[in-house]
Amino acid sequence: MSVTIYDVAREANVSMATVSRVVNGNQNVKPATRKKVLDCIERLGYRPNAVARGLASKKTTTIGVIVPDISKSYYAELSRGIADIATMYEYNIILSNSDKRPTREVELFEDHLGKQVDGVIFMSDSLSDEIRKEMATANVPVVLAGTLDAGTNLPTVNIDHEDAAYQAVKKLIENGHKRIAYVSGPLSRDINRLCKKVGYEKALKEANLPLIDEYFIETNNTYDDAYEKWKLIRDLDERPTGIFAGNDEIAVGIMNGLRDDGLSVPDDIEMICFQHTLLSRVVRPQLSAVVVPLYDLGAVSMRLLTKLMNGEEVDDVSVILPHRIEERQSTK
Amino acid sequence: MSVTIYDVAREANVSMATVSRVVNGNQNVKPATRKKVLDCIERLGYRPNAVARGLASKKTTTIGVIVPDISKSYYAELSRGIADIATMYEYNIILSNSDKRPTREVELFEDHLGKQVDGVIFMSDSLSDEIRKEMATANVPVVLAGTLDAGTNLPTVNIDHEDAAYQAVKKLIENGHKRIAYVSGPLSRDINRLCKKVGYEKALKEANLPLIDEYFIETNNTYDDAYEKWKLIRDLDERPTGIFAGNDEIAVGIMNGLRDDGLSVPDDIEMICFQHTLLSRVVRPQLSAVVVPLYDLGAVSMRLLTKLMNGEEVDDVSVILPHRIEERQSTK
DNA sequence: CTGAAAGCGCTAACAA
DNA sequence: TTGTTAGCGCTTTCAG
Repeated sequence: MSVTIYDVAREANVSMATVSRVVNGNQNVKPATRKKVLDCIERLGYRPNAVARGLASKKTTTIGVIVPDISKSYYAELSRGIADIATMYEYNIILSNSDKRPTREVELFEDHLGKQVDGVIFMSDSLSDEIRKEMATANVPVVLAGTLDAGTNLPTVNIDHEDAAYQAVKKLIENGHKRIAYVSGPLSRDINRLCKKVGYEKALKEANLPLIDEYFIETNNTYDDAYEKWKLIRDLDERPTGIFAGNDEIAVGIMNGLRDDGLSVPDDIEMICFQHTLLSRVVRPQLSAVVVPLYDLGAVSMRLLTKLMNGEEVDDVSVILPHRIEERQSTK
Repeated sequence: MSVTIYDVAREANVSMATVSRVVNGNQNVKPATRKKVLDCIERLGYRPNAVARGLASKKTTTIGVIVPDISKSYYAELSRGIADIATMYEYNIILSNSDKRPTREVELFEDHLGKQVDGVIFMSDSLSDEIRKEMATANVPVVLAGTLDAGTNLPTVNIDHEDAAYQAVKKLIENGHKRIAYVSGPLSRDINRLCKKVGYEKALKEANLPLIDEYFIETNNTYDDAYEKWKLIRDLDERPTGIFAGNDEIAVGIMNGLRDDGLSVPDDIEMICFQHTLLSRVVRPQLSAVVVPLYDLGAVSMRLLTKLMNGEEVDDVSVILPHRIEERQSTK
């Protein structure tokens, strides 16, 4: 079949142990021997079998990444950050989509463990008790990326979503708005319920503005749903004059609805949102937004995971990345 | 350490072969024995080691996916199609980004082979001789997804880009346009150079319209570049009245440039493009476009790969998926 | 600096 | 229906 370490050993007149040493860069090999072995490797086209290596060494240099849906640019961007750092540390990635279904998440997690991954990066809206238990009993490190750990004390990389939301809404308040709506993603996502919404409310309270139920709109995070939900706002007796949107796809849905009703941004209504995609910059008017460093979220998660996998001491397993607000055309 | 097939065998008072049989659903096991074994597996929390299994069986139920950049929604969507079918057939995916760099592509390909993947799905702009050679000598099947195989005869899944471009341009011609520009992605991408451009030219020729050099604009596929390149069109003595764009991101760049110069779509200029993302539907005016079935491209590629991996007879290894044009607001 | 040998956890003949 | 026994290709002591 294909050439093994044994073939190389025979060809080079050394033991397989020696071949193994040169392949693994072990220094205890006489240069002349090394060269001879290297030549044979080249000549025979030997390529180490990572599966055999994994079995013998109990390390696969592969990590698992469990993501809700890679086709969403939010996760795609984050995954790219993970992948680049993984490459840097010579890890491969097994990538699986969970669609946020708890049973599927558990299945995938166990599946990845079965494949003997050296670590896992996990993303989801919310952690079920089952997946928590899995993670707690797993024999490899797990890092949550852009995923709230409301409960246990798992390694996590995130931004301060509450503060970001607070700052965004505050911006609207500073611009003189008294009636500010929040068009949110699903509250089933911990970050929406426990962070962004709280930040929104905090900003209003601080400015002595009332919390109005009708000004809180939940969407399923899609453009189409947001476009429809705009009508709820439009039909209000006292329409808000500022809108804070959970992300840019929602914001564009709202903005298009609004425009199709003859209103304009920012003249009639000012908007600000979280930026997850290119959309914010590409639509007109361009959206003022909290820029979420998705790539970095992924990259830092992976970096953290490498430390954990190496058994390095990590001072703080919960890292918060900075965010910033970029003002564009949807606010004045 | 963790529990092995051997522990289960001992606990259940059977041989490891029997445990292996029940784990693998082999029917040659007495129901009573099966139950006993299953109980022990449950009780001990046994989880088969896929690495050991892979070494023994020479199958890893893992495939490699090499993609230029997963953060691009084009590839993310395609990958999701691959992933869903992979899940259906119980394969895992090792996903790597090549950034289209030929040396990197070769490295990744070899790396994946080293990990003993059972097959590879490959995406790129163009196939270098080196990667062709790798693929030809690989001992596992390879499928090209959305990637032109200009040369060899590798299994491929694609749409007919030439026809799609032809139809799109024809639409513009039918709407009465005589001066039609094509804003393309990089010509280093085979599909752009060998298919779309050819389709564009064919439509013009057929209508006896001249091929004008200035009406062909190459971009690097980004919004920003397209936005800049608009100026080239704007400054033409005889400005085109119809624009065919290589994808929606390019189209939006052009359209924003155009609008910032006080022109309007479709009144001053009609546009049509290839749709790769949500963008086409979300911008105003919505873009008329060739809808590219990215998800299906991925799904069908994976399905084809499963057949190849199973050694099934495949009548045609080059499959062409249908496309359709969706007319929206950027054409009349 | 090099080699021999014992696994890693499982599959797959082959026997029984 | 079940058990025995070779490996799969490599890493890793342990000797020398």
